[in-house]
Amino acid sequence: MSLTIKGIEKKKYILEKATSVFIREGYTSVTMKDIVEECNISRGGLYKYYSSTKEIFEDILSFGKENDYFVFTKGMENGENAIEILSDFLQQQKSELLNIKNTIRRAIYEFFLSHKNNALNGILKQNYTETVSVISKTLNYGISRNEITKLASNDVEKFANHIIILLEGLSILALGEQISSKLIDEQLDIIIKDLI
Amino acid sequence: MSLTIKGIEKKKYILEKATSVFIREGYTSVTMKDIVEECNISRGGLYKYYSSTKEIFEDILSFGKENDYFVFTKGMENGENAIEILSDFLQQQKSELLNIKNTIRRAIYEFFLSHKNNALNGILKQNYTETVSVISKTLNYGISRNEITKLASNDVEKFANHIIILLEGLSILALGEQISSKLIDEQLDIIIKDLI
Amino acid sequence: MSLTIKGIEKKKYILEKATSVFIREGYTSVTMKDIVEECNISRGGLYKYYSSTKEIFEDILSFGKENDYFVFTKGMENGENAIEILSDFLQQQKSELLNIKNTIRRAIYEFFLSHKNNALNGILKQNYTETVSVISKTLNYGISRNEITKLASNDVEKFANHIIILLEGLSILALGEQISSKLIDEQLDIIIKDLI
Amino acid sequence: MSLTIKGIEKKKYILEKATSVFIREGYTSVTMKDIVEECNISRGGLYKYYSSTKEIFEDILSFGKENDYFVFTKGMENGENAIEILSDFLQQQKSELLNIKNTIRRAIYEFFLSHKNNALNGILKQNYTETVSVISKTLNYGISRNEITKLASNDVEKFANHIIILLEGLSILALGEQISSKLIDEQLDIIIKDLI
DNA sequence: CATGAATGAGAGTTCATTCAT
DNA sequence: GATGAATGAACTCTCATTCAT
Repeated sequence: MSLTIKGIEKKKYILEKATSVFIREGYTSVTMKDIVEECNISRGGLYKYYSSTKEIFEDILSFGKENDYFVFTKGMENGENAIEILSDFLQQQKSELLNIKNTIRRAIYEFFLSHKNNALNGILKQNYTETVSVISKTLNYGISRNEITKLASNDVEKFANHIIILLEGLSILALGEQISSKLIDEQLDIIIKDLI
Repeated sequence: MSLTIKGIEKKKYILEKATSVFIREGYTSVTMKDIVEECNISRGGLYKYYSSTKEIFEDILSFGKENDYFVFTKGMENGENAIEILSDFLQQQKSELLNIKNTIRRAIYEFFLSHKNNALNGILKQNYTETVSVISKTLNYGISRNEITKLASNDVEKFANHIIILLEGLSILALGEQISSKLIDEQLDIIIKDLI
Repeated sequence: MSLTIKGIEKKKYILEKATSVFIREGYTSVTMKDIVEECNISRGGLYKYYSSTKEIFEDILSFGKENDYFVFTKGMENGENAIEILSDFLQQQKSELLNIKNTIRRAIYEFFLSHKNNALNGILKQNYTETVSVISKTLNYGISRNEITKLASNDVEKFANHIIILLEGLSILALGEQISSKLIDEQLDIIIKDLI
Repeated sequence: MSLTIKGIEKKKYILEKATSVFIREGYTSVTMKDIVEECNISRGGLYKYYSSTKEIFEDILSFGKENDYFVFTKGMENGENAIEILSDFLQQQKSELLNIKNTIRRAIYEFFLSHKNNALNGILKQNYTETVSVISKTLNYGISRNEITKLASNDVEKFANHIIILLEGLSILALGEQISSKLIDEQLDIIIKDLI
């Protein structure tokens, strides 16, 4: 099925509406009916474009890869201090953690857990790899500028992983409402202190 | 409903069978029918004991609080080296991570994500708090014995949290099959190197 | 849910079919399945319009308030004899009593008895009040025309109640197959003889 | 199955408990489970004696034929005034009507309506016939003593029926909470005034 | 293309009834 | 006899999915 321009716009519209459903309800409990109702279109109308919530969700994920890396690339281009760049990134992550209820994060975890052999794993893995890569670059950038002193070149990738894994853990805590601004700060501090 | 001894054993039996279903299928997709079939009992028979998968799962969780802390308490009682105690604990966690497909872990995350205002949160939070507490004790124990040198007394609890949050993050990775023995080793190493 | 014209007709169709089920089976023993089968539609199809037999029955009742009072109003407009008007009404009631097996009457009683605090009580009470009112009017009409001689103006409403209560009692007897044409005639006679 | 004395007492016990369930819940919605629970016996234990609520209810009805006629027989034996005897009976009926919520009356109507071809019809019909008979006797007694003046001997049975049918109608009203002490008095008055 | 009525599969739940202990 | 666990039939209800208009 190749889509007309109108069709593409309708898809976008559906994804937008569906996103707000997923944010509100998570992934598993959402039905096609829920999305039909949120979109105010007909059942048949929705099925024209998507035939399951899974399909919709995968589309949301693949479109949703907005650039979180801007802070890094821009920072390095502008010759900013590496620690500052990282701190900015971590602050951005902190904001997200504190606001996690209003993001699609919970739905993503649900999706990811409920599909063992999932195609999306691809998307998430790729996302993970890219993040490791850009953090690694920034760490190397910091090392080369002598702003990061406590990290050996050999350990850069391990540490990039470390950062992301910690953030992943913090997300889980945040989703369980077991998190405070203070706790986040403390944990991010430990990261920074391992660098300088 | 107060149960006879036989009733209690039947409940145990149901929980056992249900556990294997949850390990195999996760949480959300499991139906009462699935459990009935695994148990080889009648629909009504199951409903005598449990009236939803949620109830069953909560019972599994509350019974399942096995003592993971033995390694700590035993180690400290025996006057072992703190770093060794922690390493043992982390090795134990590593085994679990590598074997995560055969544990109820995935189901727990699904459960936890799909019940926003859940009673179980209690169980998980308590579990979390206890783990922080026992790790903190061990860290203090190590500091007092000069086996842990790079950690200030003030930072003990933060670091205990750090360890658990990292393990949480590793679990998520493990569930996404994005983890290798090597990656785990590297991450646990970072933890240990922050101590000595 | 606002219905299309087609939807309204379908509702009518369902009510018709359901009515015949209720006439045949009474109220309490009727299931949604019974109605689905009578209608020759799918389960889901029925649930689109009604979600319980109670709802269906209430709709039947509220639609079913046909005008039994025509005999009175028409009679008075035409200046007929009051006793004749009443006799006509009572004959009409007699016919219904003798044919009660083929009416929804039994189901109504069942419904009414099985819902202690029911909304429908409203419908039945209103119906009762209206009937008292129209009979009272007719009695007054008869008194004013000197056709009814043995009833004081003060007692008009009491006697209107009397008539209806007697008819109610006759219905119960009729439902128990304890009634004959003769018995009805005798009882209605007693009513008439109290008037002239 | 012939019962031991113990068995007979157990049956009585079950009937007592079941009666209170039927008073509370009506007939149709009562399950064997309800009765088992009220009796605090085992399911099997109940089935030993009764195999359906219908059976239990029929037994309650046949045992329950207490003598409502005492007021008549005693009155006539004592040579009391016929009108007074009738008034006493009607007052007794009035009390029952006002207290109908705490009687098994509602359940009886439900039972009677839900079993088209019922064996119990026998019981109810017999009850009806007996009541007609005893009221007729009293009316005749009153006529012979010149206490009842407005009733021809020929009409005695018709009028006895009239009384019972009216009371039946009042019961229905009472079950619908559409009845007041005043309304009952007015209706019973009409009866009495037809006699003197 | 869009609509929404219609379908039917399948999950949940309750009880009458049986039967081993 | 008494018990209550176990069974399974029957019902309710919800959606994914289709299809005539």
